[in-house]
Amino acid sequence: MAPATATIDAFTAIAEPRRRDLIGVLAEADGERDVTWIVGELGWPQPQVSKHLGVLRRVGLVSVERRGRQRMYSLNAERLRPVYEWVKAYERFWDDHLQRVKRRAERLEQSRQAAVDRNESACKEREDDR
Amino acid sequence: MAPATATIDAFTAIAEPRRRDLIGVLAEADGERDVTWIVGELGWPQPQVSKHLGVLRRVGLVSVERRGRQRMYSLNAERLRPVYEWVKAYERFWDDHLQRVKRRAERLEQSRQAAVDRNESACKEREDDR
DNA sequence: CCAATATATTCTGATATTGGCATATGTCAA
DNA sequence: TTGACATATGCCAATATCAGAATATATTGG
Repeated sequence: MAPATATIDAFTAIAEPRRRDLIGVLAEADGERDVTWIVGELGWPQPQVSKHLGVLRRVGLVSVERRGRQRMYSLNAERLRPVYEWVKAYERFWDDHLQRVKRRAERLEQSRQAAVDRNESACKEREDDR
Repeated sequence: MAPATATIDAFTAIAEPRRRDLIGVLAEADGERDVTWIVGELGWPQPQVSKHLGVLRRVGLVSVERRGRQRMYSLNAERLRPVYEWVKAYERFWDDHLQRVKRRAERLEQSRQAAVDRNESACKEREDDR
């Protein structure tokens, strides 16, 4: 069978390095830019730029507006949010601050558990007393 | 021509939803797990699991250790960091807090510029005095 | 050594993706 | 209207990807 995705979501859209470049220049531009400007900025063949812009448009990462014979593209970076949220869930694996927090939480949990254990053995002793 | 990527980096590895699932169960497990356990957890055919694990291993997102006739896989989530860093650069596009910070910075910059302008006109007046 | 278990690899068919080139479409300006 | 400009689209060839089924490889226990 074939790849089931068909470039439908942001994850597949940003998998392509050139599309990340494209997003990058649009973010720097911080506004609308026409295709010719992007072509000049990146130095790629115009059809390639149009095609990658098409993919980004299909997943909602950019929007277009006709202006005369030009098409003004602008970034919809909010569409990157699902990617951000997904990967953020793994932040704790490298973020030192979070690791310290986690370790402290674990220590707390340990002492809590120890307290519970002490309590349990106390109960057990009382049980034994009966 | 062909796709230039060839599943070399984390971006392409996580583009596939099933591989994100795989990463998810390994993260929950928080340690080493053998293939059979993963197969049971996800309910996919074993070869498919092995193949996706192979991709993740090639990009360094998981590591393997042989243990008897089993292979223990564990997550190397730090390899997600480049993805995190890349997408984090766009956080300001949806994070309300950051947007407020940005707007405040812009206001400050405006008043600073206004002050400079006032100073410049003052200098100009002095110049005119001569 | 043999059988069972655990996992990887190979092969195949269907589909997707990308870049390059040529060309179509749409819009303005003289 | 005609021509120049801006952009999209269509087609092609090469390659990549994925799932599925079959099979190979390695390890352990008897």
